[in-house]
Amino acid sequence: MNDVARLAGVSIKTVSRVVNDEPGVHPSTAERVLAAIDQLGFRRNLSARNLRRGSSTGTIGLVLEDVGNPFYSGVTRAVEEIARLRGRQVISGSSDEDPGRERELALEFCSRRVDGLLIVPAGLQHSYLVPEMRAGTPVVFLDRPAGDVVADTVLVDNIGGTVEAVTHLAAHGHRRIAFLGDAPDIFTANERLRGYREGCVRAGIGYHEELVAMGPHDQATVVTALQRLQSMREPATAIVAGNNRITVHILRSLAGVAERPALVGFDDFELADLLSPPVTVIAHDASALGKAATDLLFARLDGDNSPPRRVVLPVRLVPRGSGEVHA
Amino acid sequence: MNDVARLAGVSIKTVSRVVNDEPGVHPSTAERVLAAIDQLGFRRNLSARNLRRGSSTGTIGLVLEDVGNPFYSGVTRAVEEIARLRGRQVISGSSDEDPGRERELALEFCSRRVDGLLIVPAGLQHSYLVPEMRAGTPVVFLDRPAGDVVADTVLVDNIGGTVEAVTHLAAHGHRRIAFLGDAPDIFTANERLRGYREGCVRAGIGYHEELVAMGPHDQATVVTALQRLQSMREPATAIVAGNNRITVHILRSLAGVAERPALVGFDDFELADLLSPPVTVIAHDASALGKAATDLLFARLDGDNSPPRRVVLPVRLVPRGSGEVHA
DNA sequence: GGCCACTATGACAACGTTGTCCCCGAGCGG
DNA sequence: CCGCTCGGGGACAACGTTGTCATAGTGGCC
Repeated sequence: MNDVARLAGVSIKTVSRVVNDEPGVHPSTAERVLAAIDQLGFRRNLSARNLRRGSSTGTIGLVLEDVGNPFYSGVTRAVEEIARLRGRQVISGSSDEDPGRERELALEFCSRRVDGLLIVPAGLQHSYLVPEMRAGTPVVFLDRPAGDVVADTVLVDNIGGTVEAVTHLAAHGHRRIAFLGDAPDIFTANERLRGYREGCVRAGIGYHEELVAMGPHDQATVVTALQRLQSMREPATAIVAGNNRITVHILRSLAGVAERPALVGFDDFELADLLSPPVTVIAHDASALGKAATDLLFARLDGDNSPPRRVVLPVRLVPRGSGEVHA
Repeated sequence: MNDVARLAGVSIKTVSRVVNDEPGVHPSTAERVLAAIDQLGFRRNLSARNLRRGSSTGTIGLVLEDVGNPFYSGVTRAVEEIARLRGRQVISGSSDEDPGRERELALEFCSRRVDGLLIVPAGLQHSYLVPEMRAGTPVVFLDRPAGDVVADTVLVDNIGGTVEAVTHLAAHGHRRIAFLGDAPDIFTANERLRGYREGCVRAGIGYHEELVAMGPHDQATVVTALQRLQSMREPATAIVAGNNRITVHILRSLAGVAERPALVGFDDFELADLLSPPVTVIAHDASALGKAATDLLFARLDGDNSPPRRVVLPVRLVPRGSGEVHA
């Protein structure tokens, strides 16, 4: 800006005025300044501007588990969309389910003075955010609740969803329904397990621990679990899968198998309808989740300081065939 | 920092020294400062720091077409990974194939003084980046080349891939091979069309314009195109799909159809192997693309100022069944 | 002609840091 | 006792902006 001012033969304040479309600059002066800007390829330094103005940095921090996972990339897309409408940029990072990494990312974003934080919690301790929140940075947790702070949270109806999955399978005659879930220290995994259990009880088929295999799961552990479930005295005839990745592992394990157990997966995924049989899922909308959380964040930025809210988004069972097969 | 200094009864410079682990602070003083930092929940303002030091902002800008697309979210993940190893944060945005939006995002990132830019070009004009590049911001284009500037570029072998697809289909006896591609003003779509044409010529089956349907495509236009291709005097017996979305549209259109044309899709996608028949694809690695581009960017940041490079990543045909069927 | 209103512009401080330079006092050798 | 060194710490400027205030010139009106 200094260089521009020198080249145009004006003070830097005048350049600032031109750059900010402030009134009170003579057209001919403005033209000279614009020419200088063009010639030098000047671009205003936003950091300096925000520093001086003490105003928003125009950024939102997004900490999620893995952008590579279609579910989270859907969330990211929705967040970006809303942020864009509100003139913000999104800085994001993947925690890979590591609480330390989550914390590192969140605090890094705070150091960058993001206007707000959206966090898919990896851990259960979030008191490290208390100073930031007290300092006025709104934080919204999504997909999972915070561990030890009270804050806005947007969840999906994990329990309702798995209850519905089990109910659906039981209605089609299944009595031996298994559950393959993620590591039980992950909130959603645990909730879904609870829903599974409640569904079993409600359906009158009882809860049998032997039918449960919690993760973390990869292709190999899923194969092992399926073998175990099928070699029992009373084999499982149906499976509820705890998330999209586990569903895919199961599908891959069952490829080419003639007698397939019925299957209902938590999380919808692309092409589920084109498999044979098409996969019945508990669907919930990644972009709805992202949108709800971002809307909530912006409400806070707009001055809403009502008590923290907990929003639970509905899920719905999409019957496609795999949950209706008989073993 | 001012507050911390006051509370600890020292000057702000001493606080700065403590925060930066600089030597020359008495342990007992440091302790007092740390206590004050803790009590106030102080967090150093990175913008101010970077402004003062005139150093890197520790950020990388990433402009892509749509984070929601699994291909690009794979790219994003890879970029994030490398950036993390080099201590950078990623700011990203989706252009939705709109050149204006691409430009807006890129320039916004420049205003934020990103250390470097990774761009999946939406348009063909990138001279707007010349001042930035001249000012020292390295820019790497990925997936598609820049329109009118010379810059580092990482591409995949679009032509080789479609040549191989056509060759593969022809080797299985197909003579009427169609091509459904994206809008021809998109570089990759055009290149793939060229590869298709060359493949046809090489296979000795000739290039017939009637067998080509360029986009933009959605489910409806794909259905129409397929109807046209199949109601010809000599119907198409095989199809090459120009990208993952078109492949999915085709699969959805063909669902339940008994006599399916053979199909080879450009871009691999999850579950392609589990469909029936499994989908033969031209595979290339999103994360390899992201990694190559980011590595190149960091090489520039490390001072490499050799002439701009163009890297072309190989693709490979993954035969799975759908490209081998006979009509 | 004197005064006022108004336009166009500039000087300067400040945002939150950090780099440079300087100062004070203690310890030590001569 | 003097001078020197060295450890600890502070004052101040500067990064690139913008907000506040001041100022010079210009034209109009009584």
